[in-house]
Amino acid sequence: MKNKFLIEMQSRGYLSQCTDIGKLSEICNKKSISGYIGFDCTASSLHVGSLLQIMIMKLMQKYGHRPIVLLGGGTTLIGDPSGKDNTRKILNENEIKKNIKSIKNVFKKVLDFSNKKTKPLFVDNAKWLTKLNYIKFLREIGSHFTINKMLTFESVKLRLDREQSLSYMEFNYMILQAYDFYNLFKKNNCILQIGGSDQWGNIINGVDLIRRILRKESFGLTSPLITLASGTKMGKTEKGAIWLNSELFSPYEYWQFWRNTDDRDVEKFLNFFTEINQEKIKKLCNEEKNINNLKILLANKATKILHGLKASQEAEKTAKETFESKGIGSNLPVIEVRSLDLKKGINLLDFLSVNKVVSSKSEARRVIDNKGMKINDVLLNDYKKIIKDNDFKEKRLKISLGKKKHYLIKVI
RNA sequence: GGAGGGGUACCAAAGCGGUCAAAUGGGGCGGGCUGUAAACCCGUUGACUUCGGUCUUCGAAAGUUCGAAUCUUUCCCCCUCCA
Repeated sequence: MKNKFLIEMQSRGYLSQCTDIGKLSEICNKKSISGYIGFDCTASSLHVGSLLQIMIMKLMQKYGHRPIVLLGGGTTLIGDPSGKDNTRKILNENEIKKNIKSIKNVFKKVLDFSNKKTKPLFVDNAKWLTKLNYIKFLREIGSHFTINKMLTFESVKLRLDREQSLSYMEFNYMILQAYDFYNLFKKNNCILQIGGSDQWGNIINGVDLIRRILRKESFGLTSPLITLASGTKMGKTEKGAIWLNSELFSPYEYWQFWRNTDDRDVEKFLNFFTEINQEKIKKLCNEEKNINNLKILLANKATKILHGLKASQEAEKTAKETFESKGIGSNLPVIEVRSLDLKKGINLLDFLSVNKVVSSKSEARRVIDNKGMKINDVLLNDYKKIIKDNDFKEKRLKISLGKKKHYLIKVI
């Protein structure tokens, strides 16, 4: 393997499996290629779990290749059974369309659109999948798949072994994904599909299909499943996913997410989620005595990639103000109150639940009982607290929930 | 189509007439320790509350009972074995 792109893929840890790395390397050396990654559109935003794939696209661009972003408007109608215990909720077309629109924003921010040659191409597989004719499809595509083989795929086996049902609809997912690849190969000269390691089976199907029908070679490549030091899946805390869209997860929260990385994951993440030169990463990790500085670096760089330099700097500044000097960070989430309401006095519990700081008043009471609520850094004991004018300092009031969540209340 | 097993809170899983807002574990949240880390320890984990209680929740509906997650009936869903 001599191709620079693939070498960096490997050394950054993006590479898990490839159908034929030698040959792919040869081709990449000779010319610029197009490769696609498919994204699921079940939510209005992707979360950090998909970030690695996006970083791979950036890397493709760096080496002059063109990424194709496939937003699975069609396949999301079916639902990928890979890695899922249960059939997921089926969305309707309108929801999916909205999701696609919203998800696109992330790519627009992260990827480079200035270079014509590597400018990403957006495609939505609903465009071709929804138009398929069933009988024709079965004859042309379905005939190339055997049930015998399909049953051996991990995603299917897993479901069956665990005695969980797998609907016929979901069972077809892999064929549709294979068809996507075939379609992109034919129409866009896309010779590579990249995905997470759970996509290996689906990707192989596409490669096989292209070989069978067109007698041409295509390539599949997977990235490893990111495992955290704690053993949990990345970005999948049950309660709060780490969303990439800023409406769902603010730049400051995003920065905090990286700042709170487990010590043991820092070096890995620097390689995965920043574009810092690898030699430099190694050097930094060896030389830096205070790992917290590396976490800050990680947070800065990762936030910059997604939200831009300015947002990243603001987040860092706010973090400094809030954590280091215990002041009031200017970039904290702001909740506004009307001075008229303030004169009457605002019931804190109502205020907290109305503004979604907590999910219910009971929860707010609980947090206060557990000594988790502070107003301007003063521990609050009384949950019957009424907020009044004199709680404010210079028209501002900081409410802290636990050590890490802070809100700024402003009078308007 | 036949026989059997099952659906309990965010998840897993106990409970099988009152003492059940429901054991236990995981997860979440808060506190302690610390470095905004990990590990560990403690607390907490349906909603509302004038902190006395009140209201809703054990697949759905109806019923038996003073009283049901627990018993009965019907319905829905899932699984296993046989055909």
